[in-house]
Amino acid sequence: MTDLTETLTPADKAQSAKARRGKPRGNGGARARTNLPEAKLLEFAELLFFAYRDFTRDPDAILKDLGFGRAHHRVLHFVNRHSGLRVADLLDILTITKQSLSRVLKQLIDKGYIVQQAGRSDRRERLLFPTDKGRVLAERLAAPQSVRLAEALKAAGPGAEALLRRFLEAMVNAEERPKVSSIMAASPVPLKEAGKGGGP
Amino acid sequence: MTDLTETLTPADKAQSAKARRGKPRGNGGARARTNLPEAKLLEFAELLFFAYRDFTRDPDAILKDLGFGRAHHRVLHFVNRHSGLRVADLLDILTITKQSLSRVLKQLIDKGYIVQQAGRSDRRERLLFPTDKGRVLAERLAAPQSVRLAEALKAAGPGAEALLRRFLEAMVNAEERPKVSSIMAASPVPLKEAGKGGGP
DNA sequence: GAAATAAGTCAACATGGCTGACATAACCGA
DNA sequence: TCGGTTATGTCAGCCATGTTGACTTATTTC
Repeated sequence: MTDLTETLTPADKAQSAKARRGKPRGNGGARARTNLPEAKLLEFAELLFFAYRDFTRDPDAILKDLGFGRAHHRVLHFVNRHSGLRVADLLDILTITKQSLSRVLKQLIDKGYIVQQAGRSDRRERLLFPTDKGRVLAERLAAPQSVRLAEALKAAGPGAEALLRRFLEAMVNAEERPKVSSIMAASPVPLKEAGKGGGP
Repeated sequence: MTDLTETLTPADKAQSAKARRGKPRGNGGARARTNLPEAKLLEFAELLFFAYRDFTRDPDAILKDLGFGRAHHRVLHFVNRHSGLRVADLLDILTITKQSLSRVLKQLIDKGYIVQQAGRSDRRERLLFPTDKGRVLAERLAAPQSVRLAEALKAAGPGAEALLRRFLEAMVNAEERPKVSSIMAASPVPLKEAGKGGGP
């Protein structure tokens, strides 16, 4: 290891040694007009990080054994839950490029987890459906997450469902909310109408 | 584009065309002993995905201009909020390898956002502190997330804070909870005692 | 029939994970 | 004091998954 003292200029040392105690340091004027102090909000940010970190752990472990990654999970999840959606819908949901999607989607198709079908009304569209094999995997990946969610909702106490739903919906970008609502509301049937008409 | 019909075997077609309607298809015995149906739990999983997707958007955009990524944000956030933590603490929090951390940490140090300091009691340790520049950036990245959280908590309604805290804490792996608690409880001072003594 | 749209593809590149092997400095117990 | 353990750093290479840009094909739409 290199001599540590060489990496620290006196100025740096002084800077880091001092000042890191006092200073409630204002929130840059960016705090919403609520009474929640910045520190408390940052705690929620941290908790959200930890929660999401562990939320993805169980499925990640399963996926690893199959040579898949989290990207495959996301695709398979949405195809399974909203079967018949179009490639464009998926791109919109995941907010990635089609080149990025195509890699994982192709693998899922090649290995028999997803099939495509030309749209009836518009035959340029490729509607995506899970195979039985795909459904089985999707459910296997979802199972530990469902358990975790169920237990956390229970731990949160009465009213957790409705409140959490409002919270999570409000966390989504305002412009995206109608889209998200229409996705979530969609029965397991092509999202086409919702996807096309739902936009601003 | 290749002829789509070639990619669909008759068996696949039949498989995907049928069966995707009925079948409430049991949850593989994995549902927790609650009354929440699987479908509702999966909606929360989706909402969590959308919420987290957008939660990271604003800082990601800022980071991009600086040539940094989300990994840098995570490191800077925890160093800023828990200044004086050790490299080992950071590895534990982020659940990544030290080789992976070292890349982003080195960049943050080189560009003057973070400084290191040898531990007083144990001089092998490298305690991490934000510089003033680092604090400024950390706050700039945190600001939009704080706004988002504050608004979402408000939208969730009364009692949101306590309930959400319980929910998020329960989402964390049980074995990790003491560690997370001690991290969150720690004042902006080395986590050493908490990190060492907090384990099982 | 021409333009627009949905999807796919090729190529190259960046980020941030990973493994394995090894080096250095400091601590600690016998 | 010496030898083992620990904390950190580093080299080298691999992999997953994101990006941009350019181009093709099939189909719809005007």
